[in-house]
Amino acid sequence: MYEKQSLDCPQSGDYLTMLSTKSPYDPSCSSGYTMTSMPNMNSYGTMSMGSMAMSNMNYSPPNMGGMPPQAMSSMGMGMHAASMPPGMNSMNSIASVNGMGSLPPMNGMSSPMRMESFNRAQAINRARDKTYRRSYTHAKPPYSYISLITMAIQQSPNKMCTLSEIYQFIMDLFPFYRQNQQRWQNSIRHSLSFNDCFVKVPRTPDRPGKGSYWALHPDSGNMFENGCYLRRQKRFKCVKKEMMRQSCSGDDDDSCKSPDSRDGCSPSPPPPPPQNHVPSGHEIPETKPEPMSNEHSAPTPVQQHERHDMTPNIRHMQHDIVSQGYNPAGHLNHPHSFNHPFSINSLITDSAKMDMKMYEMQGYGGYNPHMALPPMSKDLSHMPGPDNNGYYKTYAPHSVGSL
DNA sequence: TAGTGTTTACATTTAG
DNA sequence: CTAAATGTAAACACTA
Repeated sequence: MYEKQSLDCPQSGDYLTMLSTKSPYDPSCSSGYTMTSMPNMNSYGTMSMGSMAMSNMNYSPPNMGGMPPQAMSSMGMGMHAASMPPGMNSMNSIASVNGMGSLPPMNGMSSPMRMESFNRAQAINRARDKTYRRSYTHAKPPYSYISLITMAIQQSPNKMCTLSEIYQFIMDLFPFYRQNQQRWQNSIRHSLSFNDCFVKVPRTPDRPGKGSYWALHPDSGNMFENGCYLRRQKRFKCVKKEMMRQSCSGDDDDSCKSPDSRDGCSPSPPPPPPQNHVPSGHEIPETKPEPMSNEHSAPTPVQQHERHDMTPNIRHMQHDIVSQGYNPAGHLNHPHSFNHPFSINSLITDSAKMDMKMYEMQGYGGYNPHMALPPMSKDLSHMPGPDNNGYYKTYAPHSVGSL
């Protein structure tokens, strides 16, 4: 029993207002919206704008209402709303720049101090938002569930989340998902199970609780290298598992139930030859992917003591995730996850940087979307952008400009 | 018992 | 147009 229309076709606004094409999700909803018809640009569409601004103009006016469409496009507003530009890599920037009324629970957001500034920022944003963006905050984000899950995982210090943390992250970030929870949460669970790019990391006895942790498969780094966070060009598949699935269809063989979750897995390109065995389906032994230069994260129990109970294979798995999946700087090492501005690699890298910056910014007493970035945030030249390398214009034809 | 995880089926949307 | 990716629903099993 769901009110289908209200979920599928939010009348209040649309993220894809800058698109001249159909909404990838709800064409019936978005096709009528154009840049010019929008009273302001405070839909989620500003996400791209805001973050691009952050990475290229050092300033991102949250209210683009007065800005003529031409100006927008000249600034890169032709970009697909679903394409997360480098600055966008910070989940913070999504929430705050767009004034969605809340900031995501970054890095666990567990300390009282953090919560305090979080709430303060929330309150400030809410008050500010009232005036001009109310009607656009509850539109469906243009991100696929896979993207949302990826975001949630990436924003966590340990690069893994429980299911409920993923739920919470999404709801904090996108008000749209505060409703019809049963529906989309089912989809989230389905996505987690169905997609090989997500791996289950069992809890350790010292971290009891319900459900496992979910992490990104180390080789899934280039899932979105086409720049389109809305839809991957190719699903990340563990071919070994795929083969298992095929060969085991209608087969009760136990070996079929323990596919390798790491080896033999590959995104689009052909996979490397299988190497090791690993417990089960999605499951990998709990590991501690190197947190990305993140001083906020306290060492976990897993970090604190060696896991001597691991089999060599399991150890290899953990080594894979930690040192192969992520380099010491916390960046994906995957050969495909080069520094494309829209790659997951970028997402991870810059997200971490931005996380920290945003926290520092919140030290001002809450993030003010109207203020210029603080000095330390201004040097974003390391972030790729249209002005830096022309990426947006020449790359990711599926996501940028061409849509 | 509620939350979590898996799986199947089918619809919709998009890329090639 | 087709295949693939994605979204949704639902049934079922498992577990804290």
